[in-house]
Amino acid sequence: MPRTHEQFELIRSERMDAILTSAMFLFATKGYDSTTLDEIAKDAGCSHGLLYHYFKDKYTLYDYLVNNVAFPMIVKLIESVNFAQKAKFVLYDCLNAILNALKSEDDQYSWATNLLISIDLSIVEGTKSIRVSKYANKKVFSWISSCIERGKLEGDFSTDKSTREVTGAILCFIKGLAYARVRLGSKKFICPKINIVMDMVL
Amino acid sequence: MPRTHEQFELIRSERMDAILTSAMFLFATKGYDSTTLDEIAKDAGCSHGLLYHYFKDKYTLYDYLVNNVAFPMIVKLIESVNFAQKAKFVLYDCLNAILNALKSEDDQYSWATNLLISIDLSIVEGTKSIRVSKYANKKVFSWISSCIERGKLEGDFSTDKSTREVTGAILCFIKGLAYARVRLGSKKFICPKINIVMDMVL
Amino acid sequence: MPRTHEQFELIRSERMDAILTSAMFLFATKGYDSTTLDEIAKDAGCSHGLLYHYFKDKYTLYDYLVNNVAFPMIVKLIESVNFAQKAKFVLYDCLNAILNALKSEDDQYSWATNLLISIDLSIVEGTKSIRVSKYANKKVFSWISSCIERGKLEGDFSTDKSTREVTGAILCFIKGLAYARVRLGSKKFICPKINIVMDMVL
Amino acid sequence: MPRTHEQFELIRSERMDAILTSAMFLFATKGYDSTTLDEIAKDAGCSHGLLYHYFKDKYTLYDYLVNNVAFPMIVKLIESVNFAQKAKFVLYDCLNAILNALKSEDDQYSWATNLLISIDLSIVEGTKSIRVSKYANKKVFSWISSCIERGKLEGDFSTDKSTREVTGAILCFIKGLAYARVRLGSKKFICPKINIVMDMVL
DNA sequence: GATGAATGAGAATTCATTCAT
DNA sequence: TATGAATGAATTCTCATTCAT
Repeated sequence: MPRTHEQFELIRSERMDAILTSAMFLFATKGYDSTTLDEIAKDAGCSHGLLYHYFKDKYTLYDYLVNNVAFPMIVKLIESVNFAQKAKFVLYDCLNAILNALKSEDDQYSWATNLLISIDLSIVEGTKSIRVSKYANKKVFSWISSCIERGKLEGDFSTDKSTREVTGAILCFIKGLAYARVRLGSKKFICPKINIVMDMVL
Repeated sequence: MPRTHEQFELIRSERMDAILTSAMFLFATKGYDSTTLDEIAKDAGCSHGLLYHYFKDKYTLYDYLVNNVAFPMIVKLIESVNFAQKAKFVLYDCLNAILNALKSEDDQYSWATNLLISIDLSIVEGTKSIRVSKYANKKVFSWISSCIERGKLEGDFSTDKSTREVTGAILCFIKGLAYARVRLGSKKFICPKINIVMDMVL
Repeated sequence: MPRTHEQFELIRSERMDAILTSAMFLFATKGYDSTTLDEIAKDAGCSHGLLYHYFKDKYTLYDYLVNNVAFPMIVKLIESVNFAQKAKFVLYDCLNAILNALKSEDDQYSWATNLLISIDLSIVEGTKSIRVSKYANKKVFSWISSCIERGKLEGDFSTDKSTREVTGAILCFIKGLAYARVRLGSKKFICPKINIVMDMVL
Repeated sequence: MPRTHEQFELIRSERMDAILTSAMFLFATKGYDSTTLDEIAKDAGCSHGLLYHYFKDKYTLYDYLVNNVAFPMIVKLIESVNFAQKAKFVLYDCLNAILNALKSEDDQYSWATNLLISIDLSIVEGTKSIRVSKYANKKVFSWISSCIERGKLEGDFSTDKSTREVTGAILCFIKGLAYARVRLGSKKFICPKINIVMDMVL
């Protein structure tokens, strides 16, 4: 399993690793409110008390996962793409990286994608739950929009459709995929070929 | 003298409507666990006690929404489509109906779509939450798959891509859209043109 | 069924009769706290709202049953006994009346006995429930003690055992019987012969 | 460093004891429905939250009391009796053990007896409350019947009265006694001499 | 008289969090 | 670091009671 060990620079022990893995899985699968610390602790094989040694509270654990695990993990996926090439290749490479990550046996990528997407979606300010605004700058997918725009200028992408529209469509598509991957697991999940997405823009 | 049967019916149906509307909005927006009955009651303008007058418990209310509101609402959308015509027209009409519903100012369609999709996705067997299996037969979107298959035979759809793959892609797309619509509201939501989806298959 | 219609002098309608019958059965069988007004209403075939036409509140209904139904019913049982005869005959006749009432098909006697006994037993002053002290003077069985005392003087009852002891024993016996009768119903209930009790004192 | 296993065990058993003692007293005195968990917690000197640390819910606590405290306690009382001797001595010894337990200053025996009897009597299938059937096999007092039967064969017990009748009478007697003991407390309770009961059968 | 919609106080239950060891 | 006992605020749920018709 190609874990991005570098992201876990702050991990102090295997216990911490286990906690983060369990927490990310559960938060991504069930959502914040539906996940209890006891569940995480049980899944991680430790007592719930220990969670409080590593993290101030439930929310801090969640926050840590978003900022220090999920976000870097997705950023890293795209990092290696050569953004200097033509937009259509950038888009292709980025999507390819994401689809490959979702296709891989390592569930972590789908959890991470899902976690970041949940932030966008799950929450209206309310009694329970988390304020989204905090994560407004965690736009993992902000490159899509600029990429589409450039692709049009370069004459590769259709100008029939507005940039916002196409960007939205691609995002929706990725969101849907990430959920399906989390829900179905790597075995049952059938990842669409990249040209299904590329066809939207070309 | 007690009210007449009709009077009671009227009161019941008005209250039920208010409760169901509030509940669907909140469940769709925040999820099952993150929505409290007090919130629903407050939003519906009644006491939490009244919720228990109409529904046995929180889950029964949720269940009722899924089976008697959301499911019929989506089914109704597609009902008017002429399924006798060629598959590509069926797909077009169905998608059109859904996209139009999401585009419309009436939030109910996005809530319903979202609620049905949530069942598929966000809820996993666990301590809290609801068992998904119960709703396995609520395949609102099962027509997609057969439609794709037929479209291929009719020579209108590309045979490059497997039916499952394309079906999955369309579903992911709709899922993503519904989430975006719920999250952004009718004003900010930009609905992609239908040919973005049709391009996937043609 | 030989109802003691005279006791129900205050009964204003068949509805009231039905309510009292249902309430007495349920209170006697399940106890005050475990019986809900909805249960009583359902059993009596009316709405719970109607209960409030006849009685101020739950407790008032209970109180009415104790004072105006159960107590008179038991008193009436013993009323016909000739208290001028020798104590051993008084005791025999009284016990006989009670045992016969419990043996009869009419459940009302066992309910009444049970209700009165519950007052003695069920309650310690507390959050829920009723204060017993109120019913301290409802000593349906106070004749037992004086009867025993007299029987000793008349030379018919054994003086080996203290009056209090024997009285207590008989009371315990009746209590146990009433519970058994309520629990088992008239079909399964086997009522001990009266001489089993008489043997205690002779 | 966490406490040792033994330390935890000690804490657990002390707390459990306190909770069980309070719960048995309250359940036996006031009944299941009339006893609140806050009362039990307060009486046991802990928070209601702790009750849920030790027991899944209110009913589980009740169930534990019946099966693991009350039942063994009464069984133990009779255990030491020599069942090889003649039936009349067995009956005498058993009744003696029970009466002595009820007479003793230790309230626990009366609570236990009362709790077991409550199961037989006060609780009927219904909306609230507990199903009795579950405890049908907890026949603490089943020895009585066989003992009577044998006593008749041995020529010590009167054959005038049917076994079922006598058994029922003794049971009723014990039931009544247990209630009286719980209600009156050890100071006011006057326990009848054993020969009052023995006279029933000899 | 009669109904059942509606309320809210109170009881049951969950779970994040603290803390002694 | 590690455990699990302990707490109490927040939530779900129950049910006596009120009230318009």
